[in-house]
Amino acid sequence: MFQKILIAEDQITIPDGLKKPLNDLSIDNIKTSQYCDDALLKIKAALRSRKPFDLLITDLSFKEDHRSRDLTSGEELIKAVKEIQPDLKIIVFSVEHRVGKIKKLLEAYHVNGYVEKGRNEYKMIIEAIETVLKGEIYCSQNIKLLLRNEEEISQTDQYDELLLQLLAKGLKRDQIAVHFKEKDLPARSLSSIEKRINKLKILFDAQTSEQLVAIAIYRGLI
Amino acid sequence: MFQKILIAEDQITIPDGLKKPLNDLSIDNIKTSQYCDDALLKIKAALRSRKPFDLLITDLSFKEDHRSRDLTSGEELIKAVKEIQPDLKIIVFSVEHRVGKIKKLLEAYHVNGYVEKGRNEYKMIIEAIETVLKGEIYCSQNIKLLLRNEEEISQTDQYDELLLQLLAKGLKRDQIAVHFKEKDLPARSLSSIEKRINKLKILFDAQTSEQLVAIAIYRGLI
DNA sequence: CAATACCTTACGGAATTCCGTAAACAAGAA
DNA sequence: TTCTTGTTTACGGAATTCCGTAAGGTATTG
Repeated sequence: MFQKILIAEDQITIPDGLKKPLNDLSIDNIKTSQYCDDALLKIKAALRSRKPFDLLITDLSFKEDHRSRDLTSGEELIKAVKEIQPDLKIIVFSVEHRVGKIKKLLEAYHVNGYVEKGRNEYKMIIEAIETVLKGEIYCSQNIKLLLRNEEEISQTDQYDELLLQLLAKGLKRDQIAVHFKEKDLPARSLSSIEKRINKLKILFDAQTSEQLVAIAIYRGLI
Repeated sequence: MFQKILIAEDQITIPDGLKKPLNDLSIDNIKTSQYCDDALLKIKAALRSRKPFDLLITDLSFKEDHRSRDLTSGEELIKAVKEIQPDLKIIVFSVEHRVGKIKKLLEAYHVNGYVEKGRNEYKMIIEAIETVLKGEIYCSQNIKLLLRNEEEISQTDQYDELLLQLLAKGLKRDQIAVHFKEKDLPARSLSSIEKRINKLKILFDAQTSEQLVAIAIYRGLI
């Protein structure tokens, strides 16, 4: 079983409620942190003193504060952690349900588990810990389903993502073309930009470009 | 002090963590519910048996489930509760930070307090309960600030909201005009619709209608 | 009643977006 | 090389959006 775990979570009720079920798994060395920066510091310190954490459970969103921070989200924390301790197992525990975001966590950051906050969170956290312990990836059933559905649709690459972001930022088609030229990206002509937007509209079944942007936001693509 | 309170919250860790501070306020009769429907039933039952709740603490978002439900969100729960027991004090406890949504809760549904989940949630819940007990409205400091900033901008009425919703749903300008005609709403001509959209773009400093929709979503207006 | 202000609508031209077609180009296969 | 295949770009006309101006309507005020 995991020996030393860190819970990064700004909602104080969460680690409070989590302690009992974790103790039941005979995990006793539980540290908590309400700030991303602080969590990273604790991980660094543990590493230096040769008593590293072997599991990190982290939320994604942390409320802002008077304190100045370097890291502002769980995503940044995960990225930073992977750089200093790549073998640390990470389970994300969040209300995030937008498939695009979760997909990114699993594929780009290689987190070991994703548990959605809600009804069965105790049970799912336990399952997740046991699964990750076996070296497997944990993902709650409904997320798995969503991810499978997403597969078909989401061939949207990083260029499409950028395009959608620029649309949402208020750039006109020709301005997007200029932007693509400046960044030396492929398919940079006005005509190609138009075609791409059109393809995305078909892909996401959007009638107008306004709806396309709305869908992209709701799906967590941008 | 409040005698009998109900916590509606699908994250099981929350009421677990909340019980201790509530007991410190000598609130002992605490019921919990993981479903909106169930919460409403409990409130109805308590009312019938002449032992009504005098405080409801509720989240806004509830995860979906296999169970079929009538009520699916805290907002609907609040609306339903206000109909059967208008004097029940309500404190909303949520991660929602989009001012538009919070504004609506306070102004349209007259909830008695809003506490944002996060760092100081224990303290803020306590403060909220004490404030509401005095018959006042509680709202955390940062939300108050946000609301004040919002005041200047948000003269957007329900028609503007509908218009933005229709834009996000993929209707073209002339289709929106038709829709407004069908619903017998004022300023229903294509020209008026265009003018309204233009005014909204100026109001929200959007360069394109795509950006306008994005801003509306991010602000929680739609 | 007239005068004014305000809201709504109509209209028209410019700008932009939409959408199909075709040319130009690049990469791989025969 | 030549042929195919697929991608990128150019182009042009239709549709839509954008934006200013003016006309019509309604309510308010003096």
